[in-house]
Amino acid sequence: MFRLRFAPSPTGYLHIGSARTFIFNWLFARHHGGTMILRIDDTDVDRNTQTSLDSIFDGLNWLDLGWDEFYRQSDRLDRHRRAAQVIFEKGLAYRDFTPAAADIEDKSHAAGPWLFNPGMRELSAAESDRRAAAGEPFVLRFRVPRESGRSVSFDDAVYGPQSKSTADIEDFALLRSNGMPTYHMASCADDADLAITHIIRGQDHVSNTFKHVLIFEALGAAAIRFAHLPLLIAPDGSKLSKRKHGPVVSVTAYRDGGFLPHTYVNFLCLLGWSPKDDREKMTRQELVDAFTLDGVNRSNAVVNFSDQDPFDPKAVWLNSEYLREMPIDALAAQLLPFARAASLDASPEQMLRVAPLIRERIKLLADVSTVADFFFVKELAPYDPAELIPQKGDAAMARAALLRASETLAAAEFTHHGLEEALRAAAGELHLKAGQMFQPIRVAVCGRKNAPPLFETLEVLGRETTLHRIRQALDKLP
RNA sequence: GGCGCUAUCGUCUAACGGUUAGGACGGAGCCCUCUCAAGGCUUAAAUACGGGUUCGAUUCCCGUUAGCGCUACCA
Repeated sequence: MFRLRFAPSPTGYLHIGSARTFIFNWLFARHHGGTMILRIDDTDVDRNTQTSLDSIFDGLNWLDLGWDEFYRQSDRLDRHRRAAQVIFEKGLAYRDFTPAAADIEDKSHAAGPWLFNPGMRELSAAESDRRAAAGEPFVLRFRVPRESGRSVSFDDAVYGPQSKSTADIEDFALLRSNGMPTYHMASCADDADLAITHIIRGQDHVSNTFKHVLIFEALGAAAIRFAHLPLLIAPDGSKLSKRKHGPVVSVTAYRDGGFLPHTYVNFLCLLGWSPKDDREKMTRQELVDAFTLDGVNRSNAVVNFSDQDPFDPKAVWLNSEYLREMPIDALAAQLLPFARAASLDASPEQMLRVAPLIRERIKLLADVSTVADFFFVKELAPYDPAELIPQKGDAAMARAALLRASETLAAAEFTHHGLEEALRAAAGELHLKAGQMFQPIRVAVCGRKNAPPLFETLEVLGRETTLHRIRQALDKLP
């Protein structure tokens, strides 16, 4: 039985790359009928915040994939310390009494790599015990077996065989001087304890993995399979950061921008993975069925956003595809909060009638505010009266069309068929082309040239509003 | 600096060593049409560079270049 985990640390918002890591873990677990575990890696007490914990849950809940088991590392600190103690007792770790402030200088910009602090590895057990007993603070470091000249290796499910000489691995910390476990210690102790079988995480962890293999060995843990994922990067090749690239790097920005959760999941799957058969738009079940680690790519993928377009065009396209196949009542329900957020006074009943008219004209749920606003406002925003003038026409033509429309619409049956018949006949009598007749009416009732088809629009708007707006338009005309 | 990873259209990607290097998004054009969309059709656009290996390299090897990651008592 496979056991997967996603282990974010609550030190920031839920990043788009983390979301993809979660999704790939989830997909892999579901594909194999395994267990998905959510573990909050909150060992860095100074940097943890409730806000970021909330952001993680907000994001994950929105994705709507769920998980099977939940843990928090802060509840398991004693286990981590016990594991560190086991390693220490085996002689595979040692106390380093070097003050924290000192190493910063030594390590940065050094000619070669920093491997360990001088004099600490070879401290005798008696001396080490004496200083510890005297209350001198220390860091517990892993004693990387460098003397044997061996190397550490593992077989990555994505990148293939990986190996690193122990001569290039520093004596990393297991326990901080305040007694708190480090990420390496806590993560490995929990992975072993929770019987994780596969660790799927970002490629930025490959060099950590050598250290982790060492810890698992020291712990006598069962073998764990590793799979590293290519990173998600910005169009300029740099890594995605909120400071540099804005809110688009966080999952909630997509939610707030009006993406459907599944769009986001589907889109993220396409970054760094492919089913190899040209399919792109896939249902959740299709993704579960198709997902394999073999399909994971090795090179970093660009999330293609820009200042003009905060969202990747492919994600936007996918969203419009999913929007278009949604049942109207579901779509209307999703649209409602976005309309209200834009302070449009929309009732569920109205939205139900408007939704079919805008379904093929919106790409994001939030577009409702710019595409359907005129259905919900009492008074139209001011518009340029020149818009009322049809192609190859003049103000007089617009006036004639609107005047005639008023008369016609006062009597016409307000159904698609009735409206079309009446207005086309009116156009014929005025010797106007259909477009020349319809444009002034469209602008009069919508306040702009580009809008949903006229008859359906009038039908939803109703006779009263339609006539009122046409009267207003006539007043605007010179 | 050290260690490691990566390199196919603008972007995401496909291609047992043999293809006119395929698909998608986005772009351009045409058609449809009451506007806008949607839809249909067409089109431009890529194997980073240099060496090998091979009858034959996008594919395998080496080098160069570029990008990225790691190099904490962060995760």
